[in-house]
Amino acid sequence: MTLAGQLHQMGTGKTTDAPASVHDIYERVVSAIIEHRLPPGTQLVEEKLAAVFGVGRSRIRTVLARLAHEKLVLLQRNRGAFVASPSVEQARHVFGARRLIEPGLARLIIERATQTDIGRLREHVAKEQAARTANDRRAIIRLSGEFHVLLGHIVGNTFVTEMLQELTSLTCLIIVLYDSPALPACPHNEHADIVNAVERRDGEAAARLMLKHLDHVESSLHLVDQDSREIDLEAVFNKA
Amino acid sequence: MTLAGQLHQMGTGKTTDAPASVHDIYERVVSAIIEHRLPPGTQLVEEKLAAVFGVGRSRIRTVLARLAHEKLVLLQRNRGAFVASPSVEQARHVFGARRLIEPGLARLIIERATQTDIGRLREHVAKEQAARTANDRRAIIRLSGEFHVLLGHIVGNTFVTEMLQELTSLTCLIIVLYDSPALPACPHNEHADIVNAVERRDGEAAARLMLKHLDHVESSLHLVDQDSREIDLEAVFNKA
DNA sequence: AGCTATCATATTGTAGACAATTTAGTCTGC
DNA sequence: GCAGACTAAATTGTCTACAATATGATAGCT
Repeated sequence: MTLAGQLHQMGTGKTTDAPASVHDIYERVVSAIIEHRLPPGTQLVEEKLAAVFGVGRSRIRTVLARLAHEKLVLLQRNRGAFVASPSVEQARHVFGARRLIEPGLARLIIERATQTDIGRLREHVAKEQAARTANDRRAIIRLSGEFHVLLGHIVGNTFVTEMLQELTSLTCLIIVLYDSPALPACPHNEHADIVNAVERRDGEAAARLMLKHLDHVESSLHLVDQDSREIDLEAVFNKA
Repeated sequence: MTLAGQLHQMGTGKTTDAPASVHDIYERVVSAIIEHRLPPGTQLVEEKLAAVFGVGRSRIRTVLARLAHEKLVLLQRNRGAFVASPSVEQARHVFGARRLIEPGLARLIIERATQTDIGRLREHVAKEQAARTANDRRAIIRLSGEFHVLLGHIVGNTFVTEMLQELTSLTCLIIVLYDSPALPACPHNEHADIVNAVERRDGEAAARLMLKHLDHVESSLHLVDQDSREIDLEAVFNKA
């Protein structure tokens, strides 16, 4: 498939010929990566992207730099930009970081969540359920991540929310790379359980359920070095 | 003082006329901000920085973009880059995020820290003590931050370490902005207490001490809207 | 064949030129 | 004196051309 095809979003049929803004380009590349229309490892050549979006290389460059800082792309000096392909180690680090943050977040949320917030959470969980019955794998993965970001929003801490944004995006990549083909990402709706605990204002339960949820997602993955990018050639061929 | 003066680092008397690399420029600007030779709110004009470092604007641009992503500088579209001047709200968010991460980190570290690691921690604490007796305020603030980053390194999780890097850098700015002039940042050596708990392999104590430490630092600040950048004019003059 | 050196190609890194934008200052008419 | 429009200066946003670099191909030598 062409790069243009991979990046094309339905419904954005802009008829104006104003060049795409940095923000738009960023959004479109991100969703292409998250929904893995651009699979891990894909090289993103600046000039080609520039042609696709009808802009110069400089705009593409700022987008790629930003993506690199969020670890969604890997920038190799003088070599180019590649869609990130998290190693097993990185994957474990992502879950490690999430375990550090999210149970505490769930505990915090009990104090902050208004009834409106809880309504929004329920709404989101319903969307997830719909995607699950429709068996729309892409939507399931995306919505699963967004649930956690939504929790961040409710707590209202910018930094935490941005960290979660980053960590959940990477989790999407990780799931794509390491999911054991058997079962989909979040088999039962553990998110609903968490929302229930929040509504009961049971902070400890929410934290516990969150931790269980993260452990569950991680353990449902097949986290062994296989086709992961950056195979450690040393380890493979050195007897030492 | 001139911009060149603010950015000049003693001891880096490079005699080669090779232009500064992006990395070097980044490092030098960061330390200038952290040690507040570039105080919060300072505008960083691309062309002037380019002249100081003897490079074109593009390199400066990538550095500024990176700093903006780490929230050490604020990038205002079509207006320019300014050294970050965290609002009270942002300051509270920083501490909120740290409270979420670091107690858990302290608990984790009990499992990972080797005797070598603990030695390194002690060494660091000693440096802090030295800076404190020498009354070297800049060094105290910098080393205080580095202690927490060091904990991240020991746990060995890249993401967590980078988050801490970002959060502690911002904390340096916050301390500069909001420190009540009375007492220095970390009055007693709470870091040493934490190291002791780690050595005793008492995870709960380490976590508890870390939380106490963070609360202590935050409460020693004078976190009320005063001269914080971005004064909310609406709130000031609108009766509503 | 196998190895090395050289060259060709593709791609990024950087600088500089120009356009777009913001800001502040100035002028004019009232 | 003051509101508004216009102008001028400073600064960023973007594009494009060129240099530097990495990678793969080719040719020649042993």
